[in-house]
Amino acid sequence: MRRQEAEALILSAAEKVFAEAGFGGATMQLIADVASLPKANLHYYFPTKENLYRQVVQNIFQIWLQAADIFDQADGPAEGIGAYIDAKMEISRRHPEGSKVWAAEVMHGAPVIQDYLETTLTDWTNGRIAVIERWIAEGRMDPVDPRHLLYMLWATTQHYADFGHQIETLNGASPLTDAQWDAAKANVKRIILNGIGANDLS
Amino acid sequence: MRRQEAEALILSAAEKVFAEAGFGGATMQLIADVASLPKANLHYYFPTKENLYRQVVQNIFQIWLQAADIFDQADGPAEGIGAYIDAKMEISRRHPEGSKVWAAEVMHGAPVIQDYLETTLTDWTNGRIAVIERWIAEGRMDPVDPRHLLYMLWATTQHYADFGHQIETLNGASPLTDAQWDAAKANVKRIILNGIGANDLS
DNA sequence: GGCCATCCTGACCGTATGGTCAAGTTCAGA
DNA sequence: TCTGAACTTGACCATACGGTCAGGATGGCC
Repeated sequence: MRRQEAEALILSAAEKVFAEAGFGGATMQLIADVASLPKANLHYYFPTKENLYRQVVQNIFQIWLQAADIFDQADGPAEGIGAYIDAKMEISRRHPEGSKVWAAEVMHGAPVIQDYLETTLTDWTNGRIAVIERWIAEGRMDPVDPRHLLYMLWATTQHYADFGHQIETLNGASPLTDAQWDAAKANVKRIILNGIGANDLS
Repeated sequence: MRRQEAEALILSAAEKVFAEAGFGGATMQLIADVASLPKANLHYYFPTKENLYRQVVQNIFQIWLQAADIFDQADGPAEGIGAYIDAKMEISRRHPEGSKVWAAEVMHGAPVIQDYLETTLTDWTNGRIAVIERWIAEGRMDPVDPRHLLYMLWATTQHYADFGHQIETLNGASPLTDAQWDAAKANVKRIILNGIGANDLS
């Protein structure tokens, strides 16, 4: 197997196991089983458990950041924030494991990616705040606190991944259907866009 | 030491350690150190680590449910949902560890409290949905999907506890001040209540 | 075929962890 | 003061875990 394939296979298995069991609860043996590889083989590609974990988290952060591009390409709050919500909801749907690993990492004080929070995430956040403040100054949305608006966007969209099990249970133990996902997206967009006075009409 | 005091002391230490390290990452030795008790003493009151964890999670669920009472005592959406947001934000502020333990438990598939999700939480949710549907029928708020509205309330309020570390980092590595907490509450209430057409005016 | 770098893996090791236990200590009540 | 139930704890044990390693397999290239 080529190095690239092997690493991708291991990273995928690791993401799943870390999401389900947490860093402490995950074992290299279990990750190896999920990847159908001997445990020693994992240590050939990733020297330590922590190193493997670090790469999983970094991969997630990249996906996370990509969704941000949409924000900038829009020329107004209804379009920009609406598209951002769509993108993040789609990530919650397609990469729930990654979202969970990220959530657990942050919940435990971000021991591994604290530097990302302080640099990349801080810069990204400040950039978006500037955009939102411009929209507010232009009278295209209500004067809400941009920072708390961003927190609300993150919280609401990631909730569908991080608390997916709870939502599924409350949905009669069935995963959300396509229609239900659409309804979720529509409701989130409707309430938030309406809540900040950024309807398509404005 | 009386049984009650000892158990409360251990539960408090356990909540802290489980929140910071997760179930797998927490060790009985560390919990014992935080509680300033010998490890063997923990096993006198709580036979196993899993048993101790279970009780921690159950305690959190109780606090969680208490905040729900406010919902019912209100006679309209602006008052009811507003008070519920206040109550849950206050819980995020006062019991962030508990919120984190709960989040981790659900994220990992609720291995310990699945039965609570299926019984108590399902009943509670259905009850609140009925209330919201009545408000909608009475024209006191927009016809949003009550289920997704509840998810949004949970997500937004609990985010301030679960992702408190991220928020603190983005706040210049400082905990939110009293004024900032008030601003957070006000923003959440404003956007959501406005978003569902439940202003005080209506 | 011969060579070499890369890849693979069963067997092994030191350590840390959850849990046990037997020998104490404390203290309320008779 | 005596008794016994509740509580405390240092020492100990079996297990499971992360990580190592030496020897072997593979495959591209001359």
